[in-house]
Amino acid sequence: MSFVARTSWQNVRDRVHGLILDGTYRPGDKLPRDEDLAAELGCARTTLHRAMRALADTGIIERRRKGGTTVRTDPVTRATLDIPVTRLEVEARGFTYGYHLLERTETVPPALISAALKMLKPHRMLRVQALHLADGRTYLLEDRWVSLQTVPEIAQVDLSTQSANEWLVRNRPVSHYDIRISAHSCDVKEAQLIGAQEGQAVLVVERMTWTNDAPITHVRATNSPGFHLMASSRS
Amino acid sequence: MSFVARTSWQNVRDRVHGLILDGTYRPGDKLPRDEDLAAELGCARTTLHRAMRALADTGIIERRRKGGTTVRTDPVTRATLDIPVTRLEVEARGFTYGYHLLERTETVPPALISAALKMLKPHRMLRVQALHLADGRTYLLEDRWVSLQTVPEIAQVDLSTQSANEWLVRNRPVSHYDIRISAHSCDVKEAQLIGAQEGQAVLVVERMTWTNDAPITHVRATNSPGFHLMASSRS
DNA sequence: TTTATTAATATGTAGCTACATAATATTGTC
DNA sequence: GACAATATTATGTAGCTACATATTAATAAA
Repeated sequence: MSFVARTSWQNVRDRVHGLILDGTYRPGDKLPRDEDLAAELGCARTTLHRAMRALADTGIIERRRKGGTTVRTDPVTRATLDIPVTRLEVEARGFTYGYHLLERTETVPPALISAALKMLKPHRMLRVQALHLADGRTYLLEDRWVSLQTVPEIAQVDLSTQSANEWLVRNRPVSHYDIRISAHSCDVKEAQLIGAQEGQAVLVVERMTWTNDAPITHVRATNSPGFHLMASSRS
Repeated sequence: MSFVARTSWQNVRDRVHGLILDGTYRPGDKLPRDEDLAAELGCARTTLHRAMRALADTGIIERRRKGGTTVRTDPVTRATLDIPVTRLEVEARGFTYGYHLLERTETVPPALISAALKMLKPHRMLRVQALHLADGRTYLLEDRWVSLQTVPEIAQVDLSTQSANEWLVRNRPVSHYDIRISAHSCDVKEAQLIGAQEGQAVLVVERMTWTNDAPITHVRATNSPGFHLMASSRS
């Protein structure tokens, strides 16, 4: 914003953003058409287009063919959330990563799981419950369901030493996913596992992944108390 | 992914993504250089570049000048989180929106707030505590601090009928922001305000906004029980 | 006045050339 | 062999032309 970007299109983007920030163009206002604005700012329409698309992506402006470009009146706070692989996250914080398998079963999942994965008809899945450790202390409790129909090979994988996620990311790349973030009061068992008090609030992150509409996995990650997620505006 | 995109660059993006999904290129593998891959897929380098940049943005591949393009081995789950203005969110769910001011004071904020806003030296701020209602029932408890140095005019605004956010979005566009998501066990007072049991887990979303490094506001939104955030992979 | 058709227009995309930039490879020197 | 200088190379950007597409605006038909 205040600094001068190296490349031209970023420079143009910041200048247009600046015109919005300083009130030259206010929420609801219409911006000049690309060709005119480009001439005004001394760049090609291509370059301005690149800049405008970036601003549209971050939710600052809205562009419509023929309708032109307007400053959004309902600026959604569009943040980018990066959820890394747990092992890397733990190691990045300078801890030694550990993994401990709690239970492994094969059964038909409850309706809540099959519905979340948009499964047409429920089928047998592999359920894996495990702990992720940081310097020996519980970092995260994982409750995972893996589709034995989409990923039959997982049944033969040894999950006592490595997380199912580690195997999945290199063998079943996902095409798309959903994430659900909620708060949860942990019960006696969970409290004991993640080192919390009974009833203490913890952040729960659920993730559903698919490969071409075929369900891969549903993971429910119960974080230890005090854990929080950070997100920020895209540059 | 499985569907055919209308535009060429989206089509190319999906085809390259497909080569990763079907295992032609696996995590850690190097993709052909743009020129060759473009020739192989029958498009211009410009078009392939557009497609590759999209894949790089979503965290699927990694591109480095001279170094080439590689499939990421540590695929971060990069999700887009849209946090709308509360009033619009409530109305979108078909409820009647209501707003109720609880308290309004002017004071120097605690260190936690000024630190979160990266304030060099603490200065007086306007504190506003208010309730957002959906069909008369509490939807969200807001605890906001607004910088009287960056936004002195806010002192004259009537905040008994409209949310401070409504005024801010049209008068002080933000240049960047941070978001913090955590779980919280609500105390007696909070429980009573948002209609929860004491100690019940609720999702807390904190947001810090700036305009050119000058702090605008710090909001702590305590959601009612059961509230959750949804995010998903970028198309 | 209403409705269907047609024209006008702003943004979106495809491909081109040319050059910039950041890394990596190579070469030369000590 | 170690290190600095130089060449090479893959991606990144700027600008161009031409055309596509979605919508609005204008016009004609009912």
